[in-house]
Parts: sequence; structure tokens; C-alpha cells
Amino acid sequence: MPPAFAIVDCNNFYVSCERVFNPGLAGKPVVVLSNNDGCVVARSNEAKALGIKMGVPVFQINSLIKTHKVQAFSSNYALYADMSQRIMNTLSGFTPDIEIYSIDEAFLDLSQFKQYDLTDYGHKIRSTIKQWTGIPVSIGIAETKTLAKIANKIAKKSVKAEGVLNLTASPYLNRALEITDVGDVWGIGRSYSSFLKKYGIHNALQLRDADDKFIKKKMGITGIRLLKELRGIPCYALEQFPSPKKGITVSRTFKNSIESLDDLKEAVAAYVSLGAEKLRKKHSVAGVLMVFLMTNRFRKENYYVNIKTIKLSVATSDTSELIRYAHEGLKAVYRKGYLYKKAGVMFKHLNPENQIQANLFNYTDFKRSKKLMQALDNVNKKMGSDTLKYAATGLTTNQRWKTVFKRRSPSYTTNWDQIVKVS
DNA sequence: TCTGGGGTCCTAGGACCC
DNA sequence: TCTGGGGTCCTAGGACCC
Repeated sequence: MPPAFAIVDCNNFYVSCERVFNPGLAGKPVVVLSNNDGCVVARSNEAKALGIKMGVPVFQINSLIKTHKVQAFSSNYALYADMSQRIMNTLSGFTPDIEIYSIDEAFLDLSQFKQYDLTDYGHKIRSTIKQWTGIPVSIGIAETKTLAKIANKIAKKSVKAEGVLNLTASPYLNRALEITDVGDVWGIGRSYSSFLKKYGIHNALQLRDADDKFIKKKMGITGIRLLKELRGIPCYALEQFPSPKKGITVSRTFKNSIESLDDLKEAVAAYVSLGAEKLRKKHSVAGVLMVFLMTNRFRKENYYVNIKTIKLSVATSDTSELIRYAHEGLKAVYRKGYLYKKAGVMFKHLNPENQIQANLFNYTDFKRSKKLMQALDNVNKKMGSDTLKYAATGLTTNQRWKTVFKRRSPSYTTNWDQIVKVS
């Protein structure tokens, strides 16, 4: 018997989160902005209807925002992460076979429920999530992940589907593929989309029935997998236990360009602190550290990126040690006179911390560092994430590198001071 | 001038995802 | 003037080895 995958996708997730705590936003055009309030990263249906595209810079739609009274919010990741966790917990109550695919999406394996009506089951999941978390979701069900994604997209738009479309053993399958633009297929981006259309492949049905050799030649092994998935042969399994990450990156764009090395040193120290904390949360250490600087990528004439890779003699997750290395790297990439727009650090060659090859010289240091880092993490966990920090990240209030969030909504679920008061 | 065959490992770049 | 952040996989090509 063929399997049944479901993809549960939150509608306009960040916007929906804002609406849960501010019901007055219902029915109005709402957008959520990226860091520094730079771009649009989430849109309500009303905002989409106004023609506001995903990823547009805010300065290009300022007049639109004004005339249509579009509500614009800075992103509030703590809120969205918290809401995401509630949704995933709710989903876990429906099946243990769940893959958390992103902050607002999860795949479920519903094969064991095939004796029931999967469409009904989908509706039950959908209404429960709405009731328990306030977030509207769409659900697509099919025999492969790729087909489930297609079902989901249609479920989101179709009034008749009411948020759930089941394409398993469905007479509607071919029609569903036919009305799906090839560029909307999971795994087909901008470049493949325009290429395929040039060869007369405009929709998912045409792609499914395309010539294997042609697709293999042009798209490699991933193309063949895609064809199989469209034909109902699963190539992608449910990944309940994600494999460990290969790297951790922390980078930020500056609101205004930065020239001074001292400012960049503060920024880089702050990014290392964040990254090292993530590292320790996973009980990992990094063997390679990379530091990079870049100028404004929209000024093509002067755009340049500089990256320095540093191999650590002993892998570590110690913040102060990593800051030292990162500052070393920063000096190597820094050139006076450039206007920097973005900086970042990357940790690579991650390994479990218990696999550090501790030699006699560093063993006591290692134990001391571990204790110190545990103390640091504990304080920040209890008292708020920025309670204890390294002086290298800057103590002044005038931090030119700091990300700006001017339109942030209150932290409803994560900060006691800002919790909703009922009076 | 003629000049093998195969393997591994690493990296950079391209394509994609959210 | 103002333009986000963090990932994955695949492939081709170079370095190196026997």
C-alpha cells in the first residue's frame, strides 16, 4: 500500500502570529519586516492582494503602505519560535511520525491512518490547531512529499477545499498537476523554471511526463528524484531525527555602513557569542572558524566580500577563545577605507564535545572553560539572554552595528513585563 | 613527439529550500 | 538614501596518490 504524507503549512505565519495577539489586525493588510525593517518577509492575504511581493524593500512600497494603511511590524522571532513550538506540540498529538521541516511547516506520515478518511483527519488537525493556537494552517496530503506540497498549495487557495486537500487515490490528481505552474513545484526555482518553460514544460503535469534522459542531463540526479516523486514514487522519506548540522552561521546587515575596525570588532564578538551559545546548546565544538566582511551588495561597482578561514588547533565552544580567533580573522579581512554593510562568523567542522582530543596541556583549561561557559549559559537562561556578556561585544549605548527594530510588537509570550494585561 | 588508469579528498560555485 | 538570515545538496575540477 502506498504511503500517505501530509504537509501542514501555517498561513502567512509571522503575520498570523501578530494577529493572534492583536485581533484588531484581522481583515487588514499586514506585513512583517526583516531585520532593520528592511524587507517584507511575511504578508497577509490583503497585503498580497495589494501587490506587495515577498522580499521587496520597504522603501519601495512606502506610499502603498501609507495610502492603504498597511500595518507593518518588525519581526519578533522569539514570539514566532514560541508559537511554532506550540503548533508542533499540537501536531505531535495526532501522530508520532512528524518531521519539523521549518518554523512554520511539518511533514506527517499518515500511512497508519489510511483506514480512516484522511481528508476528515486533516480537517480535524486543522481545526484543533486553530482552536488551540489561533493559527490558521493548510494541509496537503498525497503519496509523496512533493505531491503533498502541490496539494497544500491548492488547499491554500481553493475556497472549496477549506484548507485541506487530499490527493491520495484522487481522480483530481492530474488536474491538480495541470493547474500547478512548474515554478511552484518543490525543487524548481527561478532558474530551472525559466529553463523548463523554454522547452515547453509549463506545468507540473508536463514535468511529470517529461523525458527522463533530458531531465537527468539538465538537472542531474535531483531532477530524476523530482520526476519520480511527481509519479508517486517516494524518494524523500520522513526525517524524524534530523542529522546534526554541518555549520552554524551568525551574520547581520548593518542599518548604516560601518568603516571602523573597533565597531566591527564589537559586532563580530557579539556574533561569536550568539554562535558559541548555539554550539554549546548542541553540546558541540567547532574545529573551523570563518569570519567575513562585505560591502553593499547592491552597489555592484564596489561590491566585495572577504573571507578568512581559521583552523583551530583544538576544537572549542569557548566564547572568549573564539572571540580571540575571530578578531584575528577580522584583522585579516579588514581593509581601511571600505564601507562595510555586513559581517558574520561561521563555525564549521562541528563535532560532539566529548570527542575533543584533550591532550595533557589543555585538559585543565578545558575543564575550567567548560565550567565558566555553563555558568554563563545558566545565568542568561534564567535572567534573560543578554544579562551576562563579554565586554568585547561593546558596553556603549551607541552601537552602530546593532540591528534596528522600530516597529516591534510586544513580546507577548516570552517576556513577563510585556504580557497581555486583562483589566 | 610519443605520454595510463584509477581512485580519494577537498573546494568553489550553483541551485534550491524556508 | 533606504535592500534579511540561515541552511542543504550536487557537481565539476584540481590536487594528490598509487
